[in-house]
Amino acid sequence: MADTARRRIPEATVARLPVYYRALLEAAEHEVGTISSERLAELAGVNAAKVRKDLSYLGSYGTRGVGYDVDYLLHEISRELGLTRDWPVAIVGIGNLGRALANYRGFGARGFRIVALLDADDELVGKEVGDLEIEPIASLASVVAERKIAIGMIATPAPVAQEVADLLVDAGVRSILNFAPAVLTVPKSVSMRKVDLAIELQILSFYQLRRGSAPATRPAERAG
Amino acid sequence: MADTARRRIPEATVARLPVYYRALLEAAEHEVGTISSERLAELAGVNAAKVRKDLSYLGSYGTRGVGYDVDYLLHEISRELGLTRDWPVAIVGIGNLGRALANYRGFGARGFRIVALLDADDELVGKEVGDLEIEPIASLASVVAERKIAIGMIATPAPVAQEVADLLVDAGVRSILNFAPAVLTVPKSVSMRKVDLAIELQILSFYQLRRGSAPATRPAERAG
DNA sequence: CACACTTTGAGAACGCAGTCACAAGGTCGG
DNA sequence: CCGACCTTGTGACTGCGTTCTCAAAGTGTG
Repeated sequence: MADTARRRIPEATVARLPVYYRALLEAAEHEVGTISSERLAELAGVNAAKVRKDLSYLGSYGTRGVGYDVDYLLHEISRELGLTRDWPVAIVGIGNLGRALANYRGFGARGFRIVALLDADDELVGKEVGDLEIEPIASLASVVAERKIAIGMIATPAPVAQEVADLLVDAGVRSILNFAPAVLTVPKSVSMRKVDLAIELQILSFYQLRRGSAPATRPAERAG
Repeated sequence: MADTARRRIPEATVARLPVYYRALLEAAEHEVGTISSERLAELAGVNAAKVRKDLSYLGSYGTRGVGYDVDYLLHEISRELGLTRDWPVAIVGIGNLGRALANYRGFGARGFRIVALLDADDELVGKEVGDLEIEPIASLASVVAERKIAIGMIATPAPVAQEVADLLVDAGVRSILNFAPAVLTVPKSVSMRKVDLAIELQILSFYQLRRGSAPATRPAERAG
C-alpha cells in the first residue's frame, strides 16, 4: 500500500481521473461493490491497461482476482482531485455564455459553487441571474478576498480577456478557466485551461475534409 | 514547394493551426506583410521551434531571412482547415447551454453556420431562438439531409446524449461536438470532440491542491 | 561581389504517454 | 489445503511530440 511515497501523477492521467470518477458514480448507483479495470475502461471509453496504469499512480487500491472497491476508489479519486473541498467560483463576463454558465447545473454539485458574477457593463450590474446579483468589475479584488474565490471563469469578449485575467491574478486567483477566444498569458504559478468553441469546430472541419485518414475520437486531453 | 506529396499532419499540429490562424488574423489587421516564427509564437503562446515545425508540415511557405507572408499563410491554413467552405451546423438540446451556443457570435463567422435547432421537449418546439425555430427531434434525419448538415453539437442532458449521438450518426453526420457530461461511443468513421466543464474544473482543482508541483498552462490539446 | 546578418527547415536526441505481456497475488470450489 | 482461475500491478517496448541545434538560403550594405 503506497501512501506517502506516491509517484508524481502524469498530466494525461490527471485529465482522465474525472472521467473515471463519473463512471464510478454511475457504477455505484446502478450496481455493486467492486469493478474490474476492464468494466471501468468500458464505462470510461478507454482501454483496460490504461485504467490500471492510471490507478496505480494513486496507489495499490485494487485486489488481484477481484477488482477495485467502487466506494473506496471513489473516495480516493475525489480526495486526489480535491472534490472533498469547497471551491468558490467567480464568473467574469455575464453575456450569453456567462449567463448559461451561471445557470448550468452540470458541475456535479460536488464542490464547485458559483458565488460571484461580475461584468463591466453598468446596465447589467445589479441585475439578478439565478440567485446571484451581478457586481461591477471594480469590486473583483474585494469579492475574491471575502468569498475566498479559488477559480475564475472568463466569459468576456476576446479583446478584454487578458485584462480580466490580469485582474484575477492580481486578486489572488490561481486557477482560471478561459472561454474567450484569445491566447492568455499568466504567471507560471497560475493554472489556466481553455475551452474554445471555434478551435474545436475548426479541428472537426480539418478531419471532415479528410475522411479516411481521420483518427478516431480524440484521446483525453492534457492537463494544465 | 511541396504540393501533393505532403506529409501527414500530426494531431497536435492540427490542434494548433486554429490558434495560428487567429494570431495571423490579428497580425494582418494591425500590422504588416510578413511575420517571423518568433513573433507568431509569441502571439500564439507557444515556442518558435514548434511554430516552424508545425508550419513545415504544410509545406515550405516561409522565406529564410524574412519570415512568413501573413496573407499567404492565412490562405494556406484556412484551406488546410477547410475554412474556405461552408459548414452547416445543427444543435441538439436547446436548454441553457444550447441557447447560449445558438446565440454565440464567436465562431469567427467564417464557415460555421448554425442552421438547425432541435429538442425533444414539445414545449420548446416551435419557439424561436435568434432567427431559427426549434424543431422536433423526429425531424432530425430529414433536416440533416436537406440542409446538408456536417457537424452536430450535442447540448442535451447526459442521460440522452448517447441516444442523440446515435441519431446524428444514423442521419449521416460525421463530426460531433459533445457538451454533455457523458462518455459517448461513435463509429471510427465519425470524428468526435468533447467540451466538458466539470472535467476542466476538476483538473484545475487537482493542481490547485498541489501548488508548487503544478505544471504551467496546458499545451494545446489533441485532435480527433 | 563579398561579407555580415537574419530566419527558416529539418535531422537528431529526448521525454512522455500508450500498449503489451506476464509474474505476483488473491479468490474459490472441491 | 490444493489447484484452477481471475485480475491487478508493473517492467519493457514502441511511437508521438517537443526541443535543440545548425546548415541552408535568403536579405542588405559597402
